[in-house]
Amino acid sequence: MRQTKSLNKLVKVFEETEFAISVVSLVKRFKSEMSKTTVYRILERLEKKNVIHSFIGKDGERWVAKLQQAYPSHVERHPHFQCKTCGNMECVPFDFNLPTIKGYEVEAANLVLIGTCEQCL
Amino acid sequence: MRQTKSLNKLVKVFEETEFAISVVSLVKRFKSEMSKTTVYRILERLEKKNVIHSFIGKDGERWVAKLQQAYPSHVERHPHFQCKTCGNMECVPFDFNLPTIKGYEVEAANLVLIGTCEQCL
DNA sequence: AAAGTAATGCAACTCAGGTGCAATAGCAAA
DNA sequence: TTTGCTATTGCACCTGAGTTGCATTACTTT
Repeated sequence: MRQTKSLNKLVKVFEETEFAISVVSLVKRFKSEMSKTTVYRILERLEKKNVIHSFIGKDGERWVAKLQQAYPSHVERHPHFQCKTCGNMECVPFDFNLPTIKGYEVEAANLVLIGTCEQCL
Repeated sequence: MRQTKSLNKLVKVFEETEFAISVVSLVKRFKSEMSKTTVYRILERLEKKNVIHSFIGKDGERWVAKLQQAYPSHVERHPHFQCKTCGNMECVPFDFNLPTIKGYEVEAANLVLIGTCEQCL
């Protein structure tokens, strides 16, 4: 993966926050610095390299966030929590207590919780 | 809510299956019988009247399924399970074991599990 | 410094979903 | 049954996220 200016700008964003970020907001934020095509393609590369992971919000919007190796199950099935008040989307650093369904095999998950966060309560 | 032919056709679909159905597939299925605008608007009405509920799949697509009063928590936060092999999307009739996060208040959820179902294993 | 090729920008496209408006058809009252 | 009200529909058009092809640019390696 080549070390381009656009790549570094995006990587820096993920280094500076624990929150997930909506892809649309990234495109807007860097509108004057790179094309939306570039944003989408860089995110694709970063996800393939396991630098970030992505998931779908409650209205079908895509979100991205850095991968935190601290949590072993971070890759495939940890939930995300979005606060209705402040809009922040957090990775929930808990292993998910999936009801094991007899005979079913769960491989991945897209789990979004909506509510009010600690700060906003 | 007026008893129109289009409405009855869609209601019948939900009466005849326990599975969730993607909105796109409904639009395709009734292409020759009603306009997509009508499909979207009827689904909107049915959801408002609590005849069906909707949620977002792993790729951001909208799905709809009938509400089953049998399960008390059916409305807001039961999970859905999509089989990678047959493509069927099922409502998981279990109460969800959400990790209660101290200080956080969960109001709703969009929970999609992906894997292999009983039939396809 | 040169060359190979990964990455970018741009324009054009796809596809889900929504909107405004005129035409149609349930439904209720007469 | 007929009339009138208005909910519902169809159509054309729009919006916005995401993708693609291709020519150009700029990393990286030798």
